[in-house]
Amino acid sequence: MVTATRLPSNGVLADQLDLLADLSELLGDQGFRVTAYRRAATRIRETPGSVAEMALVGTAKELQGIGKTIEDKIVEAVRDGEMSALRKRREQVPEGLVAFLRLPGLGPKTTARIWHELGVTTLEGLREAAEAERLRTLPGLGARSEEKILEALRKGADGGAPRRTPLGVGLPAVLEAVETLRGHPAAIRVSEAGSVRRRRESFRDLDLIATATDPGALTKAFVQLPLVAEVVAHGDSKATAISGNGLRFDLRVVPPESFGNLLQHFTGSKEHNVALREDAVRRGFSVSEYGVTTVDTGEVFTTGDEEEVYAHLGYQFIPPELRENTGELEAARQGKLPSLVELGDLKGDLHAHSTWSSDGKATLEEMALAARARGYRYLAMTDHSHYLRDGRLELQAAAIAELNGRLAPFRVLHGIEANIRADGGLDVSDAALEGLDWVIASVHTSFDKNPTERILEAVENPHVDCIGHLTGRKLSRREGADVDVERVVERCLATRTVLEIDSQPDRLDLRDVHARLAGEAGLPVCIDSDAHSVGALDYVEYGVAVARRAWLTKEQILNTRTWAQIEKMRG
DNA sequence: GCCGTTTTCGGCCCGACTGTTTTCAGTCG
Repeated sequence: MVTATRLPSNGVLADQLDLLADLSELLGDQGFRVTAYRRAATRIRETPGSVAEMALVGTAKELQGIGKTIEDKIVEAVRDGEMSALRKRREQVPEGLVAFLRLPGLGPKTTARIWHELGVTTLEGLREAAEAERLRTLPGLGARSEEKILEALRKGADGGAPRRTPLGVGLPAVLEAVETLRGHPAAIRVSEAGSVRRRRESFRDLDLIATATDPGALTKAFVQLPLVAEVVAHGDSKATAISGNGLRFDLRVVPPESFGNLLQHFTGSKEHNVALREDAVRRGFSVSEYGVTTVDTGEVFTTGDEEEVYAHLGYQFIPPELRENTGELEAARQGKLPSLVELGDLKGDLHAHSTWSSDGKATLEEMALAARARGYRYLAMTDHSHYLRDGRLELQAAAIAELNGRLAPFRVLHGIEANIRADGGLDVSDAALEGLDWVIASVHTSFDKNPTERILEAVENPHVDCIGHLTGRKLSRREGADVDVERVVERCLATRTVLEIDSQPDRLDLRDVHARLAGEAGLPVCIDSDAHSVGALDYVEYGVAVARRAWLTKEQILNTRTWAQIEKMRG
């Protein structure tokens, strides 16, 4: 039996297919085959379980975009480390050429011509050819093209392409901008769009879309927002601005009669829109940002309401969070979309810290009062185990009991966040854990040291109720541990242990695809703030976004229940 | 190379922009 850890990861498989696509394109392969490789790569990246494992048992081809041929290629990659088609094409294409494709404006056609007709195969050679004005000898390339290539080379490959920023950095700013613009007298409708509307965990820029009685007045108000530090472009219907903290905002003002079509288009994702349009073509429609055309009659349907775009095409309304072409179109066609969990469904929070942890900013009482003010019925105080030794755990228990005496019926649960040590053991004794209401076990160190085995050991501990921030990732700072999520979910189900979506903006861990995997397996998930201060209780907004992107309903979220219901579930 | 509420063959999203061109190919999102 081959163990899962030896198989190529989904990322490795996807990278191979993307490279295969690049090389095939440079060799002039048929475009649709190239598209198929890229689609398969995207699909594999977004699949939570091991696609290599699926290919070995012949179920990878059940994934949308993967057929028999690509499944065979994946099996080859498992067996030989690399797909044979990839090896073959590597031999035919000079290694340096793929880097050309990363330069803005240079695509496969132009690159192939530079290669074949000028014999240029490295970035350095490309720079020399541009400086010697040899590129302009090719038909279709001129002086301006040489300039652009030189400029791109100076910036370096991918130069100037903004890096992805975590959702938590941009969402408050974009929502504030939306609110402010909505209050402007010229505004009719204003919405965020793009990946931030889908609540993707990170973004490149922040899109806003609006209708107005006076578009010029609204774009002017936009570039004068207090958060704007630099105006990149400013016209009547479009403006781009950079905020003080470097975020890029794009506003488009569009005609009211097609606001719905445009909002749908600019919300994306690209993959969702492409699939939607392909499906529409099969049904005799042509969809663009300007309207839905019935091909037979030429009749164009435009609408101010996005819901009507979906209705016109025969779909249930698809919440933005689901628009990633991962099954939402089929489900919406059949009217089987899940009713997604909402912020207001949460009845409590099962992961929070107080001043009993040295990094906590608020007292137990301050945290409890803030939770109660949010409308919660309970709050689990789960301070770090490290600070609760030498009798302090008992002292904290007494403090919580006293608090509960005053705050009832609100309930402060006495919990702990125990550390999963490098050897897999917990840093708290079973005896100490036994008296607690809620035990979270989390990995905080040695992320690369057998993370799956250590987590599984914690899962098997009968006192552990929840595994905290499963992979330990920090967005844009640290990759998460390479945890075998399927195995963890399987053992969690068997031991009635739950997984949390840690809502800290730089964690969001479980991430969306992992949370979806858990949900599909039937494992309850909790949405926790992991708050270290009163204000951080609000972070659950991000956790709810992750849960929605994971297709999770209220029923699948543990803390949409009362504490009594949770205790009953745990048996 | 994938896929099917017209199809197992013959299709495969749509439009804007750019640079080079007198009508378009390539690239991008």
